[in-house]
Amino acid sequence: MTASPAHDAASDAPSDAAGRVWRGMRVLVVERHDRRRAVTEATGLSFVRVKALRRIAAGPMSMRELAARLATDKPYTTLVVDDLERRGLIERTVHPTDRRQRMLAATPEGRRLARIARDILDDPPATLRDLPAADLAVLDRVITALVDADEPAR
Amino acid sequence: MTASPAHDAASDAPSDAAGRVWRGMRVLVVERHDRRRAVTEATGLSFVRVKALRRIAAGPMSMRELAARLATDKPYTTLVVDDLERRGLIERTVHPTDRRQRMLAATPEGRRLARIARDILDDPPATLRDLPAADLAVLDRVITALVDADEPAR
DNA sequence: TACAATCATTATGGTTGTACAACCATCAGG
DNA sequence: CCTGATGGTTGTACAACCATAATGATTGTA
Repeated sequence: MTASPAHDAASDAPSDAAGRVWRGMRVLVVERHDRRRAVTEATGLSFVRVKALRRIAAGPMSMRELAARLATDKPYTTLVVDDLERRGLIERTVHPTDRRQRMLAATPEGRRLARIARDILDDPPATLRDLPAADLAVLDRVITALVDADEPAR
Repeated sequence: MTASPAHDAASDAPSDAAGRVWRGMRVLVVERHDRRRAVTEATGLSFVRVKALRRIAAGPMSMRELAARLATDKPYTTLVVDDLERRGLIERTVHPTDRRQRMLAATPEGRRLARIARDILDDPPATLRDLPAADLAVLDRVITALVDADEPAR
């Protein structure tokens, strides 16, 4: 799996900047600004359903692909998709060339809810927005590079 | 709640660096490097239990305080703590001066598991560790400031 | 055409997370 | 001592999550 974290932080380095940065990012994202509750309230959907909907709204895909992206198994994906379809947020159509596959696509209403979720999740904290322009520029460059660097396993 | 995210990103600014940074951080933390599965497998505990255990291992506290930190209600906290105690990972003792309160403290084995979880969660991705020292230094300074800035509601 | 492989669904069951109401024990103040 | 407030627990109920096994439909291929 990951590198070699088996040793105590104290013995790691005189000053482990990477560790501090990572811990800080995690604290900000998953502790201070966990918006899951807000999103489920705003959309009336459980959070996995929101994740599924956002994936589908980002572009049509098959059940198989959605299951992979949600890191769940097929049967549970079927369950989630059933619910989204029942609510009129997505549509299932058969794949044009392979009739085993179902292509999933968001309806206008589905896209609307996905947008609501996105607005809540992607809204940067005020403290971040208020950063000096120079700092923000560096963050922008470095984080963007990071995201590009460790590609989604594809 | 949060600020005013009601408008479309397009109408927001010619170049919304803060938004890009925040999205990037979220992608890294909750999509590319979500270690929850790894942690539950390594510890044999569900993720809330791990969160509870880590809180307690960080320093003794009452049920009330733990419930607040986990953002759950008292009854569920009791359930979680019961389980951790049954597994010998924590101990309940009565508060020295207020016998209504139970003070929660981690056992050596509990601290061991908490350490395992921490090592997995706090291990920075290789791409971050491999950043140029100058970039890393800036990130370190800015992120640390950010964490200090938007204080935990206390 | 038969056969293995793939995509999805159905059926089923278990665990986990969450909320609410009612309760007991203890404390602090009059 | 009462009495109200606080800290925890019990009991109950339900929704959400996730896995496993079995089935049906379709594909491509030997």
